[in-house]
Amino acid sequence: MIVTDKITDRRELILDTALRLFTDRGYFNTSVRDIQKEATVSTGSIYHHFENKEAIAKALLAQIESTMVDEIDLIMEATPSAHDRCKAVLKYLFEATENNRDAMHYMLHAKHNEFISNEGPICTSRPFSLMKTIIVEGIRKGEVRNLTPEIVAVNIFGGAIRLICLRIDGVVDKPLPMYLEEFWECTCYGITA
Amino acid sequence: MIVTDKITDRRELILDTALRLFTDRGYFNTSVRDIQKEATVSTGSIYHHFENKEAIAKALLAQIESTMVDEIDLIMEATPSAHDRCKAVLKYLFEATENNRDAMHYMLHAKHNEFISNEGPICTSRPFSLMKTIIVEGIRKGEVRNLTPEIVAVNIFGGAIRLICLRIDGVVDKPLPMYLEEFWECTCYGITA
DNA sequence: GTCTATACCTGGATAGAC
DNA sequence: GTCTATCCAGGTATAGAC
Repeated sequence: MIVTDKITDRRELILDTALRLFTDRGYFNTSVRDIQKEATVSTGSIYHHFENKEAIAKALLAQIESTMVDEIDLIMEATPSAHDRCKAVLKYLFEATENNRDAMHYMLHAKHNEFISNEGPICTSRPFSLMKTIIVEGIRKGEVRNLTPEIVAVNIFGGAIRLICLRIDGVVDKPLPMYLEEFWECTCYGITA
Repeated sequence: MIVTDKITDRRELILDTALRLFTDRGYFNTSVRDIQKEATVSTGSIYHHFENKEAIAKALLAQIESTMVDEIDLIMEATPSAHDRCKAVLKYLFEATENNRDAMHYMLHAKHNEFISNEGPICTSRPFSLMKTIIVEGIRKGEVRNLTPEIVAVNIFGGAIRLICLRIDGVVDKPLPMYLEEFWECTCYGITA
């Protein structure tokens, strides 16, 4: 997501620095001037490419959300069983946390509706509805226990998202993929000894 | 928390309205003027009771954190087994979400370190370390599976916190205590059919 | 302790040259 | 498309009367 091996145009550069600053200090603690200085671009240039500050935030969200959806779609095509799908999604999320920390931070650990108007909470976004779909199908096919899908989903992915947030906040110090097996074991078979 | 059957003094009134506005619109979308108008107090009065806007946020956090710690302490005194303790804590959290939604919102669903300086992420706060303690003791006594405590904790409480956030965001429409049994079942014995 | 008035500054956004 | 200079609103915070 936001591949920046070589920043081609100004637009990319602006998005890239904005993402860095938004995740680092938060949206409201980042002024347009900050972005301007950090990216060594002019104010005019920023406002040429984006209508306003909020539009930058919106563009970032759309970009990241889209790559997440693509990734999960790939997993769903390649994998039929609900269990394998869930585990593969977790694997992807954990790896992305290490490889694209800022993007994951922005996607999972920011309150977009506080700065993007008409934006619902993340859980209503497309990647999340895909995750719920996996669960619903899993229950229908008898692979997953027949409980309220939302509860099951929150048990699997909610816990994972919290773990990702802990990692982003620097509370967990080992790379998340190292915990994948253990986490998955715990989710599938519970915590009871 | 923040018992406001009858608002005695101005200080309480300010805190109470600030909490409402902070959770409703977010800290940065709430100006001191907003608090002043909404509480029908004067700016001078606010700055008499609090050093600055941040101090209001700090006071709120301390107050809510303190009542949560008291509540969990009570549970730990009354309940010996790790399982019962966890379930009781979940019950408390779910009920508090319904009865003190704003307080829970502020505690669990806000990024304090973006507006309170020198404040770590919530997970480093006292209520959360108590939760981890419950798990660690449970593992030691053989009641909980012998896995990394953080992973187990995030599986139980992380999922619960996400569920609380979903409820706060209006995505879950039934009161959380209704899901307690199901959630707990799912956590203890896993999601595998 | 509470009020009103106001100072001061930073933030978002625009204008217009190049 | 990019720059510099600038405008203006709204934010936090203070001063000083009552």
